[in-house]
Amino acid sequence: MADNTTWTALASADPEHACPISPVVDIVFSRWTTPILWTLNADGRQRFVELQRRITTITPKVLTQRLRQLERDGMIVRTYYPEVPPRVEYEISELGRSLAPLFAHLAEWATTNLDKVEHARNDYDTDSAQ
Amino acid sequence: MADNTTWTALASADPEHACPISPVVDIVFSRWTTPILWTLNADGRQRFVELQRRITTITPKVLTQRLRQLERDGMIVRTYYPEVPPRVEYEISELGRSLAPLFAHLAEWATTNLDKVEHARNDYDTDSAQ
DNA sequence: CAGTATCCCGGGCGATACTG
DNA sequence: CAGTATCGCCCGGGATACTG
Repeated sequence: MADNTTWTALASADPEHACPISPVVDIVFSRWTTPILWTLNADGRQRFVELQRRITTITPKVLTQRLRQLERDGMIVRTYYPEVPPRVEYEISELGRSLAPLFAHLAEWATTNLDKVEHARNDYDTDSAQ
Repeated sequence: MADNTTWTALASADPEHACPISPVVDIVFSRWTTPILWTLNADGRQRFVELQRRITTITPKVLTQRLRQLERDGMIVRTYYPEVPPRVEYEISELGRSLAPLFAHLAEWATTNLDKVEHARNDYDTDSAQ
């Protein structure tokens, strides 16, 4: 971490993954993380229930788990207000916001290539079916 | 897909995910796919065993599963040579190669921010420990 | 070589119920 | 409101052994 070796060198130094982006993938693209980060970035600071309402299919337990993980990784900031009833607000951190261009890049790739994937799937399925 | 509504509009149109990049994530960042795509892109066309040797911890069963999935999604091309012994070669497709800038972007984010994540984790762990 | 065929297991995730 | 607490299941993934 202290040396400036190239990424290819690091990749070969980690034969287990053979892929320098694997660590990032684990952090950013584990389950439910992209919806959470996306909403917090797009819709701003929100409370627990608001997140639940936007990401409709997530259960409170799993939402808590993912929020804790994202907080630990420094991607989001949790603020607790000791009121009655208690209030908690989540907002994206600067580090989390630094992913925005990457997400935009991803969204752009999706617009131009998602239908190609769909097409490839249809081809594959019809070909192997006959 | 035919309209040009903004991404935020599309996001709200899919409340289940509330995240327009979720489909891409499922395709590109499911388990083992980034090492496979990375190697095929960086080291070129390869045979089954070569992939196995580079991605040391993957089992043949799972490697087959992921290769089939990537082939179906049009990300890689499988070529079978009916020789004795049989030979199969995998190479990245044009669609798969279109991810290269994205992966580079990801690698760049990693170089500048991975240590911040590490730092945040240390802070979180020490703070919640005391 | 390039895969299948089984068996099996852990844990991530979901569903439900409950608390300060 | 903002979560915990429990239970249980499914299935993706690993280990191992075998085939054309």
